[in-house]
Amino acid sequence: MAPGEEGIQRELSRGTMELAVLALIDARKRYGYDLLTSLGSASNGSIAIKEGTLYPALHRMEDAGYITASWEAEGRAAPRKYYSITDGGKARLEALRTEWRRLASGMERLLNGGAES
Amino acid sequence: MAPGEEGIQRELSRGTMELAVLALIDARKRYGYDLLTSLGSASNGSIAIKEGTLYPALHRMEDAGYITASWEAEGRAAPRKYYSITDGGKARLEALRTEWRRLASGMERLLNGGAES
DNA sequence: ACCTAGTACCTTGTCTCACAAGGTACTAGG
DNA sequence: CCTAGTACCTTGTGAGACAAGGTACTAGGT
Repeated sequence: MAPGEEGIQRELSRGTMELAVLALIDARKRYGYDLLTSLGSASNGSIAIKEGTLYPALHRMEDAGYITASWEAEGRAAPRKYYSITDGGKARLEALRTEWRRLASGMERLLNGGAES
Repeated sequence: MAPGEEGIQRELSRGTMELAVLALIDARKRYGYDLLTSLGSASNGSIAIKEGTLYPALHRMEDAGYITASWEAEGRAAPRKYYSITDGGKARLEALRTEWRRLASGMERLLNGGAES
């Protein structure tokens, strides 16, 4: 990446992580590593989260009561920590989704020169 | 605001500020206080920036060479500090705009259950 | 038997930044 | 004269994104 522009992806996707994660977990329970790879592909590569960002974020959301965790073992592999959405998480998801759509339409309006007032 | 939800607006609009500001300054030169009020109305209230956030951000963008400042006095009022976009700023704006559209379409896909893969 | 790559979880330290809260100075209106 | 509005700014605090590291297991290659 060209110097001085490394931050584009980073800055823009800030704040969208919680919404994206909740949306994915809402569809079905997920484990951390799954989210890590799913986020990239499901969002067309536009949301790329690093491990050191995701795991603490999941713990924060768990503390906030938006998701719950449970260890589950399949076969002989090491158990995975699955996260499921709670009722509080569903409410949070709805609020974030609404706020996102408002922001997206607002930004689009602004980018199309809606600044004349 | 309900406790535990104060952060919605704050987190989502993170990273969108630079794009919004550049887009507004691209249309015509602006001064800080103008941006402060214009951002809210031009974006349907979805992008609300505080003074303590905007002024340092403008200085950062100036240091990065995206905008230039000049004091201009009209009448007897105190002079205003007008910001204009530079060539570097136009390039940055284009990059951010493209990245934003990619993020927006990626998020929309994800919110519409595009997570099945 | 060894080594590497992949899966899967985690933490610590650093640095950036959004905001609250304060400050300055001028103008206009009551 | 006092308040509200315009217009610029700073410092301090706290949150959080990421780099870099760690642990532990499995599977495949040589």
